[in-house]
Order: sequence, then structure tokens, then C-alpha cells
Amino acid sequence: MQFHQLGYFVAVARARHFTRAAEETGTTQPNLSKQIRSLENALGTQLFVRGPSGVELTSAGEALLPHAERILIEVATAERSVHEVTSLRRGRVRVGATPSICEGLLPAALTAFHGQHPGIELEVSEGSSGVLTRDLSEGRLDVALLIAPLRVAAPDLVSTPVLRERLVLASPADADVPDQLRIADLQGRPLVMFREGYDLRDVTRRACSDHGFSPTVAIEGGEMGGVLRFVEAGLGSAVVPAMVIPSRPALKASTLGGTQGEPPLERTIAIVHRSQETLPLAVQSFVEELTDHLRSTGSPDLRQV
Amino acid sequence: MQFHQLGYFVAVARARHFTRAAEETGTTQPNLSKQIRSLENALGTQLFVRGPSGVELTSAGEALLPHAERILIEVATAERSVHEVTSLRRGRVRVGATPSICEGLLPAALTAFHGQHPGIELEVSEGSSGVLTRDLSEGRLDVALLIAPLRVAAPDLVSTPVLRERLVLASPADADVPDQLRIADLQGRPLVMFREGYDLRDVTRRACSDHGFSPTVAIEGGEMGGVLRFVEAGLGSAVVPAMVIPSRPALKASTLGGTQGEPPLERTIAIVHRSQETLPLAVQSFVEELTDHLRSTGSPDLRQV
DNA sequence: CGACCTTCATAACCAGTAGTTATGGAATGA
DNA sequence: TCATTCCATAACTACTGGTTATGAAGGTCG
Repeated sequence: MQFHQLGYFVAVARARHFTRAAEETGTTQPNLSKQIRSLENALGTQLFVRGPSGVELTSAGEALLPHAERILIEVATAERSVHEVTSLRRGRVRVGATPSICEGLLPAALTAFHGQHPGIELEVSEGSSGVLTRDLSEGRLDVALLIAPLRVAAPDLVSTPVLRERLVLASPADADVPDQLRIADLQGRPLVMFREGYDLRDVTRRACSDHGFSPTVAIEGGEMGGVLRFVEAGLGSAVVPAMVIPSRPALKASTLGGTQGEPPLERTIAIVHRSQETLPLAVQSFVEELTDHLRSTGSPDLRQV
Repeated sequence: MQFHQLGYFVAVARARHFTRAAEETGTTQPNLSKQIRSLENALGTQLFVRGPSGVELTSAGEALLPHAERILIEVATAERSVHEVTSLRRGRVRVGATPSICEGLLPAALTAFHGQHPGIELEVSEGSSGVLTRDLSEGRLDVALLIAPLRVAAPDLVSTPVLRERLVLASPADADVPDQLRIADLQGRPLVMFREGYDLRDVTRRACSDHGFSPTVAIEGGEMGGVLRFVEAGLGSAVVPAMVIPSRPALKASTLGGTQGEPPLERTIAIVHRSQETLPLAVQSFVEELTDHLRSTGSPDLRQV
């Protein structure tokens, strides 16, 4: 039994007429005769009673007809369904990002993509770069915005740096903190530290140890929101992405580095995903548009790579 | 897109392995590769990500898989459905019969057939030969047990006489009626007549007119049950099939004809159906078994033809 | 009653393809 | 590094979907 034979069968059953059905299905009458006969052989029974004045369905034909129609519909549905996926009308992208990116860059990017491809589900996971990297490798995420370079080895992942983000020292707006600091100026200054897992925690500790001292920890273990609240409350300062400051009037930012030949304190944001061919088209498209979107997002605190 | 390709696709999707799927589906691995590729071309998208350690579904493949499985199931269902019809496991036979046959011969025949083919629905219509003949011609019935010869012309019907049924004069058991009568003896005898449409009405009138007189009508217009009740009540006698008498102890039967060279009054029961090839197999089978059944039903009052 | 028409079946043929065997190339694992 | 595994490719065969041309069987109309 073959699909096209079912199509022919339905056509003949509806037209009750081989010649007309042949025209409607765009084939020739002899072929139709042969194909129907072949179908009848495959099923082991007559489907039509041929008469010179039209044809009639046998009871076997009547039994087959509704099934044949359903099969044809289902085939069309299957094709459309596949086409929807490939044409980005449906699908799912699981996006991971660090907390600060989730609050800063990601929403606008997601909004833009969703506007273009409303049929594609977007699932966001917030986490540290390490966790997200593992999620990517093991297939729980499709793409992530992380801090580069990756700490854990991940040979199957492709990492594309897109932005360099300025880090600043956040302090209470009324605090007596200079607008410009060198890294070394952090020594002895009470700092609010992120909890284990935040990239900013590691970046801060590394910057201090690179300059030969350990940070003075005022309080430890917070999420992004909590840390900023602690700073506002005057418990200390914190090293945070520059872009979180503008929306917090109770905070002031001091640049870190960028003077006297000392490089500014920055971190690199990269788009990371599994290597090529296994990527669903929806993900490929998302990665492309995310890259474009972020590359076109410039500001003094977000330098394109 | 082709049917067998969907089968291959599902096999590969389940095995995640071309070579194994080839074994399971009973083909060779190169063919499987080619067919899947052909399917992918037909759909315009990759379905699998081929890797040396097995294969993975693409998102398009994942979209296709449930549809493909449903289609395969539906095709199997269609085949089984057709096969059920041809193998008499399902179907419907619409049977017509005259009232006396419905009460006499038919029940045992239906019971026998139903025992052999319990999946086949049996629909019984009771009516006069004329009405049933029209119902047959116009497709509302599949087969009927009628009184032959047919009164109305019906070129598309096949009529097979199977039994000759003795007609007798039914009278009250205590009435003074001889056991044997000639047709001519009916003259002047009050008769209970069936309503218009009953074959027995026509048979009775014809028998009388053939002998040059009109019947004396005592009361008119009854169904089989009513007519017999009227006779029991002493309103008159009635010409009825011999086989209705035994179950009515209040009635006695007088033979009609069959003496002195006068032929016995009989009527011929025939199986009638539309001519051959358009007959559903269930009907063909029913006709065959009905014929066998009736042919083997002999009695003094029911002579085989 | 015969000529014509309609309708489906058959014959002969071509092209494309499902399926085969043999082989190659890439990645994995010992 | 070598053997193994696994999928892809090549070359070939057999079949079949599709074509045109023709035939056979029933109707229809003059």
C-alpha cells in the first residue's frame, strides 16, 4: 500500500468515476486503473465495482474510505508540522544567563526575538557560568550568555565573545568614595560579596589577589538584589556591573582601574552554545539574532568586542 | 514522502542507530541511509544528526515522530478494518421478509447465521413482497425472503426459489369443516381477509377468481395475528400458510387442492437480492447460508424446490 | 438495428527508485 | 597505532509509477 494510491482511491471514491478522478488528481486514467488495482491487490479485496456508468464502492471500499481520508489529513499535518519547525513558526529555545545579564541585557533581547518569532517558546534559566556551562554541555540548555573565558573545559561548546562590560564599585550615594579608584584602593575597604557561584565573586577575589591582597569582607552570600540593598544600607561597597547602577539612585559608582596604565576592570560576556550541526533551527536563529542585538548594544560601560 | 520511509524513520528514531534499525526493519543499512535521506529531501530538512556514536533527532525529526507513529498506526488500522469486512468479522445485512416468514422460517435462519458470524449486524424489515422488492431495488435492503414470482418487474434482482409452502384453510377447531377441500369449496364460505399488501390476500383472491368466483369476505384488513384471532373467534376461515397452524391449538387446518388432479394450493418462497458483484461479502455469505439453511428445512408443508 | 460515444482495462514502453553488494571514510576505543 | 564501529557512497538490478496508444463492453441516439 502506498500513499499516492490512497490519494487516488479517495479521488475515485469521491468522483465515482475513474476518468474524472484522473483529471482531478492530475494523472491519467490508465495509471489510475493500475494503481487502484495495485491497491486492491495489496489489500486482497476489490474496492470498487466497475460499471460502464460510473463505479461504486464495495463494502471493503467503504470501510477503507474514512481511514484513507484520515491518513491523508494526518500526512498533510505531519508535513505542515515539520515545516513549521523549520520555518521558525514553532520551537523552543532554552536560554541561560548569569543573574546580572538576566536583569540587564537579556530582557530586551528576548523581547526583540519574541516579537519576530512569537511561536517560539523561550525558557530562561538563571545561574552561574559554571552551572550554565554544564547545563549546556549536557543538553539542558540550548544557548547561554556567560562570562568568558569559561572556567571549566568544554570542548563541545562554541563561545563567541560579544561585549566587554565595565565593572564598578557600587557605594551608597552619600558615601565618601572617590569617583575613580585603582584596584589596590579596594584593600581594606569593606565589601559586600556575592554568594558562591556568582562570577562577580570570583572576579572580585581574583582582582584583589592579582594585586597582592585579600578583600575585606563586610557581609557575604547575597544574590544580586540583596547585595545592592546591603550597599544602599551602608554595610559596604560591592564590585558590580556598571549597568546596574543607573536604575539605583541610592548608589554611586566608582570606576575601577582605567588609569595610569592600569587596565579597567571588565568582564567579557560571551554567547555560548553547542557546536554547530545539532542545533535546532530555532536555536541557530536565536543565536544569530542575539549576537546581532548585543553587538549593536553599545554604551560607555558595554564595549563591543 | 513515502509510506515505507516513515516506517524506516520511526525505526531509526527508536533505535537511534541506522544499522540496528536496518536489521529490525529487515532491510540493509545503505538502503536505510538512502531512504532517510530521500525523506529528508522530500521534507526539505534534516531529520537526524548523524554521529559516529549513534544518531539524534533534530527538532524537525522530533516534530515528525509522533505524526509518523500515528500514521503507521492508522494505516495498520485501515488494513485491519478492510480485512475485517472481507473476513466477515464485521458488516451488516439488511434482511426483508413477509410477515408469515418473519414468524416462521426466518428466526431459526438468523440465529444460525448470527452464531457463525456474530460480528455481522442483522436488520430485519417486515413487509409485503411488493414493498420489499422495491426496497431491494433501491438499496434499502440487501436480501429478502419473498413470495415468488415477483409481481413487479425488477430486472436487477436475482430471485432463487427455495421452498414451496402449503397453504391451508384455517378454521376454528370446533367448526364443521372438512379436512380436505377443493378451491371451489371456498365459494360462499365466509373468509377473513388480510389487509391490502399481504401476499396471502392476493393469493386467495387469485385462487378464487381462477375458479370463477369471488370470495365471500367476512371481515377484512387484518395482520397475520389479527386474522388468526378472528378465525379463532369464529368469524370465518382464512387461507394461511400451513406452518402457522401447529402453534394454534384453537385452529384446525383443511388442505386446499391436492385432490382429484387439482394441484395443491401452494406458494413459492424465494431468496431475492441484487445481482452479483455489488453485493457486500457479508451479504453474499448470508445468502449462501440462508439458501443452505432453507434447502435443508423440509416438512410436509414445506417442500424443497 | 447499427453507428457512435463513453468508460474502464490492457499493452508496451520509459524513467525513476527501492533495494542489493561492495567499499570508503571518520570517529572511538583499546 | 590498529582494530572496530558506523554511516555514506557507488554501482547495479529489478520493479513500478507513469505515459501513450489501443481495445472491449455498455449505453445512446438517429
